[in-house]
Amino acid sequence: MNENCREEEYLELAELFKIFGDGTRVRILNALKHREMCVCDIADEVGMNKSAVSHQLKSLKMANMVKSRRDGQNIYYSLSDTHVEEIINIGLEHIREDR
Amino acid sequence: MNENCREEEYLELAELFKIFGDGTRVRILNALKHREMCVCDIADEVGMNKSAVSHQLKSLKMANMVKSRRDGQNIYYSLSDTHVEEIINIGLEHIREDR
DNA sequence: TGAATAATTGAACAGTTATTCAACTATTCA
DNA sequence: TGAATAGTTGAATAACTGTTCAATTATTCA
Repeated sequence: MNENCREEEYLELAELFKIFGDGTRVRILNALKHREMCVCDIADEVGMNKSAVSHQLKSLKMANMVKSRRDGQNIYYSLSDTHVEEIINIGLEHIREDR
Repeated sequence: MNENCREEEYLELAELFKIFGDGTRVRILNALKHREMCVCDIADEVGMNKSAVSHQLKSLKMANMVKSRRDGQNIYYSLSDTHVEEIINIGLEHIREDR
């Protein structure tokens, strides 16, 4: 897994990382590491209104990073695969090392 | 390495990933995977002028992702640690899996 | 010294993006 | 049915970001 990107993958890769490049989204993803959560709970945890969170969840879903299921009035979000956690954890290693 | 972020780390983490969230920067990092390169060569490889590349290298350096050494008129850049490659490679796995 | 090459810098512009607000849809339950 | 709760949507705004251009610094070498 040490090869170069194919030419058309650069932009895709950048699009992927762009998603992680926002404090609100990182906090949402981090909150979802341990349990699925509905929009209200996420909004409480990250301290933003439901609309802002919903917009960001839409980005995260289009990027295949979260999945959702409806249960009555609530829509529960969770991480869609393990890469999301891996990427965040390696990022944490990187910034913690530079101290 | 499965813990949550400490509160003040969210923004740092987002700042880190923001760096990867640009096609030009990803291409630069990818080019540097295999060898150190001077600004001119990088500019040729990514098809941009030296100024644009220099601006991006500055961001990459401030984010501790590349290091540089001068040799005469040339300044050679290389990756500063292995996390950079790891992050890119996991990103590639993620996007290749979704096909 | 002075011309040539390599790289950096700062300002300006255009394009992108996150948040807010108000309006809307969907579901529950009395 | 209708009120209440949960979530989404689109438009508008403000802030941010990448690239270009022109000017500048640093180094080499004749």
